[in-house]
Amino acid sequence: MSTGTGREHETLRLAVDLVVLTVREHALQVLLIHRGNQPFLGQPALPGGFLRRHEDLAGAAVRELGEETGLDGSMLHLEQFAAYSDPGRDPRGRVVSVAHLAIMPDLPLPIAGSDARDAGWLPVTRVRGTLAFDHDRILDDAVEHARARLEHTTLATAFCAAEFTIGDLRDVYEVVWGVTLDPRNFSRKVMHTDGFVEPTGAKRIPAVGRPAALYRAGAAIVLNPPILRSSAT
Amino acid sequence: MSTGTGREHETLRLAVDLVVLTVREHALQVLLIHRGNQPFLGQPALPGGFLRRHEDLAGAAVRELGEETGLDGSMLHLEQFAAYSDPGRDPRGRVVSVAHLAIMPDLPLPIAGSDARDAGWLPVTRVRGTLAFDHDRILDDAVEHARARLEHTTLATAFCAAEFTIGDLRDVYEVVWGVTLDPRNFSRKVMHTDGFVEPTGAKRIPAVGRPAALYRAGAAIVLNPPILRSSAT
DNA sequence: GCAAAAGTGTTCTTGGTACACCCATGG
DNA sequence: CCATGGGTGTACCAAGAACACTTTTGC
Repeated sequence: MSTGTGREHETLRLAVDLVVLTVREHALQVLLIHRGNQPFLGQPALPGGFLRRHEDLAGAAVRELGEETGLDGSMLHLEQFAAYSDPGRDPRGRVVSVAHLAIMPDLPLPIAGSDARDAGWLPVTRVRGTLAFDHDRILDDAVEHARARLEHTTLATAFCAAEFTIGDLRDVYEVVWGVTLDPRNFSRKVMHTDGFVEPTGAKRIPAVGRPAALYRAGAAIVLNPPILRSSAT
Repeated sequence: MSTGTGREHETLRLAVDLVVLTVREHALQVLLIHRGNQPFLGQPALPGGFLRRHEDLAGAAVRELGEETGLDGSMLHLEQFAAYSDPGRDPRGRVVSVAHLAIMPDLPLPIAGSDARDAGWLPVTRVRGTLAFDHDRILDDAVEHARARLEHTTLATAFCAAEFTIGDLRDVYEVVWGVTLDPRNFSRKVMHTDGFVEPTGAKRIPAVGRPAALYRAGAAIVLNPPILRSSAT
């Protein structure tokens, strides 16, 4: 961190890109905008934008999410997972982007800001190969990152509403991993992991079937023991 | 990635910082330089520097490593693990840094370049709290990242020379995790994991004791099954 | 009572741990 | 033949997988 060479780097701009994931209609879906400018006019792209002078990366991510989609980013799970720095990745000039993974429960999109009109959810399996810039690659990396995180952290609760059933949580694992899990063994695994979920005492009565106990996210962040993907049936 | 606001971001500079780790003298050691300029003059710091116009992050990391320490970065394991963007992290102005973890075998430092004179290895346990900028935090994050990587990837082989014994590999785990492992169970775990190591056929004759078979790194990158830290005695 | 989903108990299997034991070398 | 570290066999134990079975509701 000593030898900067003046004009060598002044034209570089730093961006954040957001991969906002949720589970909707039993599918893993990603929040995309449609580009209103060249390049890639009209193509779907990840929300994102440039870092401002007094902002850190997380701040920029939350701000851009609000501006482009109308979502309140202060409540969602947000973590950076990679930086993309290929000099040719943006035809407008040199842009390095720090990509962030954001996880949300399935909430209606508040069609608020002007930019937000073109924001919407799409299943990740349907958008592969269609995104602007290098966003296909970023999306792939994000999904793999999320899959790995489910094994070792309580990230799955970030996909759920404030109160959820063990079945809801299992759906998250099944949809994100693309597997089916044994409901009975999954139940026990979750409830025997300290701090993963805590009971609220309430129950949810479904249209048909036995009511399920409701839980909220526990205090734990890392799962010990982990819930490994090889546990799949 | 749409709303840049002109002068809002022109003064931002993008840096790479390197946390180069090795196992030396049965301790986890980090490669540090001594700063030759203000701020933090004379204090130890991580090697690093600013991204240039036609360079990607990995390229900048390798170049800076060569300039500041004389090491050939083309051979070592290199991966980015976090970006640091606190607006106040560098007193000289706005600098966002993408931190990289680099892993090397225990090789002599080629005291080559002019800047390299002050580069040297220090045990990570001895430098906590002494580094310039936010490099203490970056070092902590890097070490934790490396510890986690040992569980799930073949990163440990990057700490070893081209040919190594199972005992060498076990030393890496013991030193990085700060535990002791059962040599016999460790042996089996490594050799039953496809692609972790492959035998060279040669043996290393120690000063005393039975000769150990030599291995080189295998083709695998992810460990299946993982070698979990809870496996410690 | 029947369908559907939640949740429990139990067996089987697998992978980890501990450790007795044998192997190969130099002194 | 002893010290030292490399490596195998095996008994034990805990966690996961598979699955029969019970519970709780709406219709």
